Amino acid sequence: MRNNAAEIVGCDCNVIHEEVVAEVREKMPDDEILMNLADLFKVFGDSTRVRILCALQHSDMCVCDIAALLGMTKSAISHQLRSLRQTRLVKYRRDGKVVYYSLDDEHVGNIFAQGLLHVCER
Amino acid sequence: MRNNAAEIVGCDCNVIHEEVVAEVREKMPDDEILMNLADLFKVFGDSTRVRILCALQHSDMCVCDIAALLGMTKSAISHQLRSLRQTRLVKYRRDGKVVYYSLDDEHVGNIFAQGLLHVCER
DNA sequence: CAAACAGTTGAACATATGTACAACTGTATT
DNA sequence: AATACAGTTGTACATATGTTCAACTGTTTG
Repeated sequence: MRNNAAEIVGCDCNVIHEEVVAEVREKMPDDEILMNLADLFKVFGDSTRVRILCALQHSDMCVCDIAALLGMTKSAISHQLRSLRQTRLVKYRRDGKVVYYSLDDEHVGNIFAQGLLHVCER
Repeated sequence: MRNNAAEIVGCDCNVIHEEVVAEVREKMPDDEILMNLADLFKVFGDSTRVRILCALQHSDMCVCDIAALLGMTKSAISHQLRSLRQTRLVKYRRDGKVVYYSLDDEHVGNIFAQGLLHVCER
């Protein structure tokens, strides 16, 4: 009765506090939501993308301008903008040859703000 | 005068809107801060760590319990807890053989909340 | 229409990252 | 002291990820 490790796939130990585990399991959001959440934060987890998002908070910019600002190639920036587009964090508008990018989410600033609270403490 | 690409290291294009770039450059936080910010979000950018943080929001838990909850080995969990410790997102307390982990940052919930607002829309 | 240029895309490459495995530490129990 | 078990850590390996390079699209301009 003590050893119920075998009942839990992939776990190599006994459950010490069965009630806690059961209780927390109930309260956990669906795995799909948590996956989406992780995927969102993954996009924020790269300094190039963070700098792009940060720049776009101050002004809409075209790819060349972002590349110049960050000292990187258009290609590298374009690849990263693709991630940001796919996560719906930025939107774009074409004007002749130039494509202007801008933020597409009012939460970006808030997510940054919360992160900064952690980073700038201590 | 038009082609100032050479002046900007690593950039393979002309700057189309010099004023915008200069203005945004002024407003950008230090690179070190943006690096730290990206490193913080990198920690949130993995579903295992997200699930651990989410679980700890509901209750302090020991390593075995977390492993059982997530259906993973103690080793895998321990490795991830190391990241969370290093980023000061969790703290731990030893009680005999058992090590209890808990959240070490009041912002974790807020960061999650902002992320969920984005994920759950649309 | 041809040249120029903003931007995108796919392939290749180097690096980063998550998990499994095995060996280990530390504490409690007998 | 020996055993048991919670937890940690280093290594190895497979996979994911970011940037470069080259080729491409689309639009403007001469």
